[in-house]
Parts: sequence; C-alpha cells; structure tokens
Amino acid sequence: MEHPPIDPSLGGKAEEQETREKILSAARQLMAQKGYKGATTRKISELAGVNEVTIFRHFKTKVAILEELLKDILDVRQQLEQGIQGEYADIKQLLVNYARTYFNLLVDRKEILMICMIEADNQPEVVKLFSSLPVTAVDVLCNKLKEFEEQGHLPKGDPCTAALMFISTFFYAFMAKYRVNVDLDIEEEKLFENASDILLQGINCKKTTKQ
Amino acid sequence: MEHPPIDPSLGGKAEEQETREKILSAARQLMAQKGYKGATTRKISELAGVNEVTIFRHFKTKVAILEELLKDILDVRQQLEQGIQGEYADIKQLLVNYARTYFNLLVDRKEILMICMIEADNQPEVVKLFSSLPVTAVDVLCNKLKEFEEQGHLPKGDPCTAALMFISTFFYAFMAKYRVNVDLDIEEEKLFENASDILLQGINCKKTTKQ
DNA sequence: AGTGCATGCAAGTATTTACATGCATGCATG
DNA sequence: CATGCATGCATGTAAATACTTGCATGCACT
Repeated sequence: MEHPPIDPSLGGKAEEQETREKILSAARQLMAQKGYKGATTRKISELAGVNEVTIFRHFKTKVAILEELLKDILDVRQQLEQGIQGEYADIKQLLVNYARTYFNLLVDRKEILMICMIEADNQPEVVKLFSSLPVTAVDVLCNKLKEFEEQGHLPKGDPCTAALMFISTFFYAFMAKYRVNVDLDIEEEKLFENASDILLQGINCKKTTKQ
Repeated sequence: MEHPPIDPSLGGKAEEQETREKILSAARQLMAQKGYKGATTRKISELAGVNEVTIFRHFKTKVAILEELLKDILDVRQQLEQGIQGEYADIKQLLVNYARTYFNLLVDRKEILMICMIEADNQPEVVKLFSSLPVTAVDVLCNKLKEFEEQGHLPKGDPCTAALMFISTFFYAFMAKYRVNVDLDIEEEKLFENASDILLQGINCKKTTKQ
C-alpha cells in the first residue's frame, strides 16, 4: 500500500526492500522474545503490518527468514581489533574503550544474539555464530595483553583468564539488562571503568602502577 | 507396567512417584534443550517411556509441568552463605571455594536455568527465578568483601563490581559449557584459582599482598 | 491507455499439538 | 475373589500453524 519515494537510484525496488525489511525487523524482534517457534508467521505479519501471504512472497519458508537474520553476526573481529589498536593514554583507557566497544557490539546485535541463544539446540550452526562474538572478544583482548606482557608493560600472568573475566563481566551485564531486565545498579560507563581498575589492580593491591 | 518394590514406608505410591519423576525429568531435559514449545507432550512421553495420556493423568496441563519444574530454583542464598562462612587459610581460598560452590549450584540446576533463560519472555515470573541465582551470588559475595574491607583485611574499593566480575566469569563459563558447548581451554578448578588471583591482585600488580 | 509488479483479501489444506474418552490389562491389597 | 489403581492403547477433537491458490486493486513506468 505504501509507495516508494521517487528515487531513481533505487529503481523500482524501494517498495520491495521496505516490506522485506519490515518483515525481517518484526521477525527479529519476535524471535528474540518468543523464540523461533513462538514467532508465528501470523504474529510476524501483524507486527510488520503486512499480510501473512506477503511474507511467503518474500521468503520461501519461515526458516529462510531466520537464516537471513543470522547473517548479521559475522565480521566482528575486525571491529574489535580496531577498537584496540589506537593510541591510548594508558592501559586502563584501552580497557575502558574495549569494554565499551564490546558492549556496544552486543547491544547492536541483541536480538540476533538472543535468537541464537534460545535456538541453540534447534539450529546447530547457530551456536557457532553466537559464541563467535564473546570468543573473538576474549581472543583479541588476550592477544593484546600478551603483547603488553612481552613488551614489559605488564607483568607475566594469565592473560587468557584475565580476558575471560573482563569479557564475561560485560556479557553478564548485557544479559542482565536485555534478557532478564535486572537492574545492576551501576551505570555502564562506570562499570567499564571500575572493571578495568579491578582487572588491572585487583582488590587487594596498593595502587603502585606506573603509567 | 513396572511395579513398586515392596516398601511399606512408601505405601502404594512408589509407582506413581516413579512415573511422575520420569515425566518431570524428561520434560526438564527437553524444555532446556528445545524450549517450552519445542518440548511437545508427545516427545516428553517418548523420552519418559510412558504413554502420552499418562502425562495428563499426572498433570492437568502442560504448563503445570513447567510450574512444577520451576520450584527447584529457590533457597539458594542459604547454600551460598554457607559456602562463604567457614574458616579459610586466606581470602584466595575463600574465593576459590565460593567460585566452586556457585558454579556447582549452576550446574546442578542447569536444565531449569536454561528453561528460564529461554522462556524468559513467555513466562514473566520465570525471570525473577532465573536472575535470583547470580544476583544472590553477587550480593552475598559483595557483603563478604565489604566485611573484609571494614575489618581492614582488604583496602577500600568497589566490592560490588568486584563481586559482579567474579560471578560473571563463572556464569559465562557455565553458559559456554552447557548451552553453547564452547571449550574454554581451561579446567574449572584452574579457572577458579586464576580468577581468584586476578580478582585479588589484578594483572598489573606486584605480588606484595599480605593476606 | 496498457502492462507489470507488489500487495491485500478470502479461502483452503495438511500437519501438529494439547488434551479427552472409553476400554482393556495387570498388580496389590483387603 | 473382588475392588481399586496406575497404566497402555486406540481414537477423537478443536485449535494453531506453515504454506498455497485465485482473484482483485492500485501504483509506476512506458
């Protein structure tokens, strides 16, 4: 019923794109909440504001919608590595920045991540997609910490566990906020900062750090 | 078809209890994997090795099964507090012990926790049940750390974030292992210990701690 | 004016699913 | 032996669900 703005660069496809996007968006939202089975094609069509048949004109089957949605998780490593490459005043600033980058990546993909989590056992490939984000985040951070250790900027330790703890913290904060709606009683920026402090100094350590 | 061993203490109810338990166990397993909708009464009956009708002789409706399952999460605080009360050689030992206690509590309830996570948006009360475990774990640990700070065993800091980081680590490890089947490349006991070390000393700190 | 294309609407189909009913079986206990 | 009780089995039902088909509408572009 809606018609495309006259935009020659899009050809005649603007309308099609729009409905397709509306369907995908509605499906993403519903599947994240209710799971694949809970997101019926009827509900999707209602939320998208289109007729149910229209869904099947755009997607051969319901799983095709899911498969389309799942394409959005990939290529995360690059963004994470970018967030860790720049110049920072000190390691703490790097950590705070990395925490923010990672948390925002999670939030940007929250619906798809939820779908993967919920559907983990029904769609096996989904597992890899889901886990790839935190696993990559741990890996990238771990490598950076190792680098610091080799350069003498950090004492030798267990960078993998450290990275795991750091990433876990924001993974949990993310789940608490967007899946379970628990209030953690701490602002995100404050959490990034305090967690970075604790990761660096621990809770039992005098603050005697250089730089 | 099976008949109860002659056990007067159980009266004539042993048989009934047994099938009931078989149904609950099958439902727990399936719902944790496939979600509430994915666990059809037919599949439950097959896994339980009973006839589908038998399910409805024991439970009025399918949700009644779910409700029954959800009763198992409660009363966690007591167990967590017990695990933190005893005498320990040093704070690190206390942390390692607490980590183990918490992780085991998660593992013991893994199916129900997964169900809660998956069904979070469909069964609203479920959310509270699910979140209660990590939230309580953070709370109990946070209180203990505050106590240490007041007694001068730890410098003043941010015990809440510290507790959150610690609990998050094992929450993530738990999810990785039991939901996503990711191998973290570290044994659990080792993880408990290394995480405790890092929480206490950080990664940028000379080991000059009294305990 | 005419053609194509995306969509809406009404109706239908085959399957799945939660749940019901009636009947038969077999053990246990009085 | 008789009664009760838990279960199996066959069958049924009403709703939901993924997906189909046929037809009408209205905009866009030629």
